[in-house]
Amino acid sequence: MQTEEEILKIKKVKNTAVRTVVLRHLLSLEKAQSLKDIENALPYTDRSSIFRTLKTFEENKVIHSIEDGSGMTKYAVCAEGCNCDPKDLHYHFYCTNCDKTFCLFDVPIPNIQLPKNFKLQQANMVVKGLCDNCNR
Amino acid sequence: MQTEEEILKIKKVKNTAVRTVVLRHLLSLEKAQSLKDIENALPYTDRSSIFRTLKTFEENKVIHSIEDGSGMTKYAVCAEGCNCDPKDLHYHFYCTNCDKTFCLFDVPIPNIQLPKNFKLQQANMVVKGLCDNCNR
DNA sequence: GCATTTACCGCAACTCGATTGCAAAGATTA
DNA sequence: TAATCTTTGCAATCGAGTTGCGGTAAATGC
Repeated sequence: MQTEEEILKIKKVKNTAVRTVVLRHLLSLEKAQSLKDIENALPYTDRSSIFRTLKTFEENKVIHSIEDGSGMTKYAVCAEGCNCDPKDLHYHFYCTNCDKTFCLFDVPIPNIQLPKNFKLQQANMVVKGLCDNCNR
Repeated sequence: MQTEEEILKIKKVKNTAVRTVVLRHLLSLEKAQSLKDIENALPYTDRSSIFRTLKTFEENKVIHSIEDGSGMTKYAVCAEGCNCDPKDLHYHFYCTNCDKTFCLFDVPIPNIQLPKNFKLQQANMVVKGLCDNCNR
C-alpha cells in the first residue's frame, strides 16, 4: 500500500495540506465517496477546496470518478499502476439500499464490439442492486 | 413500428396531448434525449409537464433513463417487448464530442459474476468515446 | 345530463450538487 | 527580498431536477 506522499509524488501532484488529508481519507475507505461525503468527514476543510482537489486528482489520475446514478459523482483512488485507460476499466456496484458504491476490481470487463467506426475512450459501468450487507 | 397510441395503450398509460407529443418526439429520434433537449424541441410545452410525463413513462416502462455522465439524465423509448429487467439491459454509447447518446441494442451484455451475496437489480452501462460521425 | 371526483397541465418557486470569482495566504522563483 | 504563481476559504452563482398550487379537462357516479 502506497502512502499519500508516494502517490502524489508518482503522479506529479504537489503535496499540500488539503490534498494530503483528502487523499488519506479516500485511501482509508474501501468505498467511493461523494464530495458531500468527504466534506462531512473533513469539517474543517472548505468544500470548494475539496472540489478543486478532486478535480486536480482526477486530471492527474490519482482518482477516478464514477457516475453511479445516485445524483452525486463519487470518487475512488485509482489502483496502483492504473492509467485510467479503457484497459483499466472495472465495474462499479451501487447498492440501492444503503447508497454505497463499490469498485469491483475482480470482475473482468469483456471486450465490447462497438459499431463500425466508433472509438472507445472510456466507460462507466454501474451495476445496481443490493450489497451483501443489505441483501438479507 | 408501433404508433404512440399503440404504445400507450399497451403500457396502460392514458393518452393526453403532452404525452402524445413527447412520445412522438422520442420515437422520431434514434438518440436518447435529455429533458432540456425535449424542452427545446417542444417550445410550447411546459418543462414540468414534460418532466412529469417522462416520470410517468418511466414508471410504466414506456421509456428508460440513462445516466451517461453528461450531467443530464437522458431518455429513450424502450424496445418492443422490453420490461426493463436486467435481461433487457443494453450498453449505451456516449459521444464525448457531440454529446449524443446511442442505445447499443446489438451489443450483448455478458453475465456479470457479482461478489457473494450481491444481488443484481439494474445496471447502467455507458461506453464513452467518439461516434462514427465524430471519429474522422 | 349534471354534479362530483380525479387526473393533468402550466406557472413560478425552490432544492441541491456543482462550479466560479475574488481576495488573502502560502509557496516558488528570480 | 521582491515578484510571481499556486492554493485556499468564502460567498455567490449556475443549472438540472423537483414540487406546490390553482386552473382546466377528463372520468365517474347519480
